[in-house]
Amino acid sequence: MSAVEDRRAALRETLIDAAERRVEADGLASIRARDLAKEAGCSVGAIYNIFDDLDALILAVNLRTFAKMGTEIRQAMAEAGDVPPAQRMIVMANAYLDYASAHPRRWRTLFDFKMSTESDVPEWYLKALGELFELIATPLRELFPEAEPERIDMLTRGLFSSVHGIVLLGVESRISGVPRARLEEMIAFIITAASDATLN
Amino acid sequence: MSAVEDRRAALRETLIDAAERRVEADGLASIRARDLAKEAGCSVGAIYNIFDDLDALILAVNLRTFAKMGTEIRQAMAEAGDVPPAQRMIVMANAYLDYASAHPRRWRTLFDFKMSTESDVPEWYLKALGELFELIATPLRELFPEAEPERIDMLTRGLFSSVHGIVLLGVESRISGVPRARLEEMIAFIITAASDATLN
DNA sequence: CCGACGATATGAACACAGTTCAAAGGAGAC
DNA sequence: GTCTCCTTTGAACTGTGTTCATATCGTCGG
Repeated sequence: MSAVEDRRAALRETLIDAAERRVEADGLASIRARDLAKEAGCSVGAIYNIFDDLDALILAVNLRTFAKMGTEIRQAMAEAGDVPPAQRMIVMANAYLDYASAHPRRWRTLFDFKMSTESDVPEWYLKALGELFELIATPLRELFPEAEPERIDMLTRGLFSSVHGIVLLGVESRISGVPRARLEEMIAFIITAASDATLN
Repeated sequence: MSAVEDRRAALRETLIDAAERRVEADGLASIRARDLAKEAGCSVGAIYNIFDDLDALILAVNLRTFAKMGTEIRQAMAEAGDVPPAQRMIVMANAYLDYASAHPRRWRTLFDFKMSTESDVPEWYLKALGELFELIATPLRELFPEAEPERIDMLTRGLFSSVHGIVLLGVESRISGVPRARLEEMIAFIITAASDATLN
């Protein structure tokens, strides 16, 4: 733990903080090496001493976003207390919607970010997504105790994707004006419909 | 219809053709003014005589994509013949999935394109989306003849968003390996569940 | 304390985008 | 033929991310 490492670790945090603020305020496009360096009080080159490139920095911001979103979702579920599985999924989905509409630019950045070479999706990204999926799989297993794991996985991804799609539509087109209540209705409808379905 | 106008119209087509080929082959990022000019056999400046900026050109490509996708979806529905409404929606959704997986980069470009100033979403964009929605609303009205228009609208957007989300997940993560059959299963499940649901 | 050397940080310079605009080119009128 | 006005051109400008020769710093032997 040399002084050098400390300094670098501190700068690393400072840079992520600055990038986070910028993403929150103005979105991914406002991340510029020179501005970031100025805001963090370092040289442009310093950024590249710490991160391979700006994408790596954005990935770091996204990691934080994932963590915060996960925390909020878990908290919402905890607050909801002991409710039936379908209801629990609705609470989760609404928490997801809440996060996305409270931090639209941050949330967009999660997905805007181009997985440049499609092969090298960082494994922590998949891990974070996996944890999110597990939150959905649990109530699904309660709802469909007979279903084999593959089936549960399919349902999990399908429901996540569906809710994600609805949130996407909602966040994109704040202007096109789908009111918040409608989005919650859609979510509740889809989840309820899925929960009430009989597996073939 | 002067010679100038003819020339410009021809170049316009040539440019959109070139951009289309590039999007199809390498995605949005491969649209570069200089390359495009070379491919179309014109100067860089000429592009700006015809389009306000490259975004306008990409929008023109997207318009074509919308049209082609619409055609394929309608065709799939025509081929399916006279089937019950839920089945019709499944055919439609699968045609959507087909298009997206056959032309992933083109399809991505539809959504990657940043509506720069979020207010000025071109009205034809909304119109094209509206037509797509109408295709969904029709079977929904058959399924739920009692539902008021607002309700139908909500269901339409919700289902479209859900299917879109599933397709998005599928196309994004060709690598993460959700097999095609699974995606079709998810789609069928969601649509069937929604169709069988009772509106509160 | 000094000096020297390897590690580290710096920011000017580079590569490469989109976009502009002064200048060249060309079509038509007389 | 030449004058005028519109069109077209591509070098130049702006603004990115990224690099790398150079300067600076920290450490340690003398």
